[in-house]
Amino acid sequence: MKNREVADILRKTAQLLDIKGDNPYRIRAYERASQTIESLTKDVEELAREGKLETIPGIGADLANKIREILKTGTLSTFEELKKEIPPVLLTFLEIPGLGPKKVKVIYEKYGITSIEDLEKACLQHKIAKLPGFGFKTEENILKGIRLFRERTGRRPLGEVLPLAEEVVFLLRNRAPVIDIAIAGSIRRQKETVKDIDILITTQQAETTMKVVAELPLVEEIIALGDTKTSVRLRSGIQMDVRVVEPEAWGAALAYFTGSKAHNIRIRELALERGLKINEYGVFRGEERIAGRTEEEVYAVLGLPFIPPELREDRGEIEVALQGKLPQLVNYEDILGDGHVHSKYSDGSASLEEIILKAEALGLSWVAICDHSQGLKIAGGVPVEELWKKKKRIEELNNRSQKVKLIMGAEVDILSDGTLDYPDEVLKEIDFVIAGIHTGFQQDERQITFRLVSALKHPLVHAIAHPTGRVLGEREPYAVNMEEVLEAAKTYGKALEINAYYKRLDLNDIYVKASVEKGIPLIIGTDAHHVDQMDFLKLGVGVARRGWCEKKDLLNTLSYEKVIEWSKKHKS
DNA sequence: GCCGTTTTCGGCCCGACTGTTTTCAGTCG
Repeated sequence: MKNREVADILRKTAQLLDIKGDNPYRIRAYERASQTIESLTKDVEELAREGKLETIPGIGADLANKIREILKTGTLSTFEELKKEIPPVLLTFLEIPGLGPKKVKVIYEKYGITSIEDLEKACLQHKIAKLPGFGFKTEENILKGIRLFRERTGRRPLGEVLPLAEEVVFLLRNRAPVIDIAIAGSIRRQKETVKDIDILITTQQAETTMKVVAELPLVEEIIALGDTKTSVRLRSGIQMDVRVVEPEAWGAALAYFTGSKAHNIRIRELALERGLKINEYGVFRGEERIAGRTEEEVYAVLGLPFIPPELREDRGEIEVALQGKLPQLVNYEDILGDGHVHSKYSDGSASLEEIILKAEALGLSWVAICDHSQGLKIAGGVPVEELWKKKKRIEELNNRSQKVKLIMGAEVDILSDGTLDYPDEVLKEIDFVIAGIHTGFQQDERQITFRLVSALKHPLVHAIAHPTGRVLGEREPYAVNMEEVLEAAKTYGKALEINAYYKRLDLNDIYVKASVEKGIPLIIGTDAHHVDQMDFLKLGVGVARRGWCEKKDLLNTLSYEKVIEWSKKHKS
């Protein structure tokens, strides 16, 4: 959790410098450092102890000192000084759509406004329109931005937005004269949460296409309407940007609009070093376009292999690609099983038969049925007698079913003292024991970590479910030292779950990457409580790919027989 | 503030759209 805190202070420092009007490149240095620290798979504190801070790209002597200061004192004197000059509440102004650092600065300096309420009042009194560079239109936009800011729920889970984006693509394919159309942006990168929907189109009739976009039934409001770019807000509140380019620029534009911004910046710097220029229309040597039709082409002229969208975060993928050592990411087609599904035996809605049918439809060959353990009454925890019935039923079905086998599993609660919710003689009879924390979220870091490590140490446990306990937009992760948890998983040869339920995605991409680096086995489980939720498997694969997972890193890519073999080996 | 098979100083990604402007700054992605 330390990395996040350091990154936070660096980011806020950058934003304050931005409002102050400092050197833009200095600001960028802070921003980049913040992003880099946030996506480190190692503890920044450990790197500091080892004296390796300066080896992190984008961190020189000065920033290394500042990071050491943050680690030592919990804050940064540069940051504290800035806060005296510029009230930190102005940082929230930056979150109002339409307001950037320059306008915020003017508003603060001319009127001393330091709260959203005062800003709203000033707009209503038409004081803002009088400021230089402002006007009535700006004033209206700020008021609208304040309304949006207030009702905004922040970033949304990918699993919520993806179906919307797919519907838009479907509608435009049918209603507009499009040649190519694709979802770009953070959705294409499979980021766990997204801020907006980016759609890229090639067409011979840009104007008509833009008109169709603006008139889609899902559209609530048109934010900007141009020849090649249209921004709208959908009824669900999310913003959607649609761009049109000519077919010759498809690859360049797709790369550009897929991002991430940090990845794009690095790619363009690389192009400059080679005397080339990249924009969304292609790769240029002088006036001549030398690539752009496909993404492969764009990367190739820079001497790079195709970099999968999920890796494009400037987390080392470019350096690795230059060395020709990109990971062979796991594909959805490699997935043979779902590691975590609930049935009617606990709080799931599906029978074992229905789960088999769904698995077959998904092309899976096994499913681990992991119902809650006895103590978790609220979630229909399975008492021991029921468990034996379930085991018998699974055996019967396995004898009958050829294509899909069920694995007798259980999601066993890790109790407050670190012991498990079934006795050992029961656990012995379960082929896949995935242990998880479902109560006592408020305990301190020492106790939560102790509980997880105890479970990993237990000889009858195979894996840890949703290891950090976070629920996107609802619940922060519990206080846990993940370094220790990862070390324990490695030591005892246990697996960690990538819980694919759309609001969990836990482990996240960064911890997945850390696990892969340590050689810890991972298992994707949808945590489905309804057969439809088994579709979330795709989201799990997205997280795995973002965490640099290869086929060998995931237990889901093993055949039923091999999983059972692994399970037996790890129960000793 | 970072960084260097052109550089230890002088560079640092690129363009669309809007609004307030008579030529461009600010915001956004």
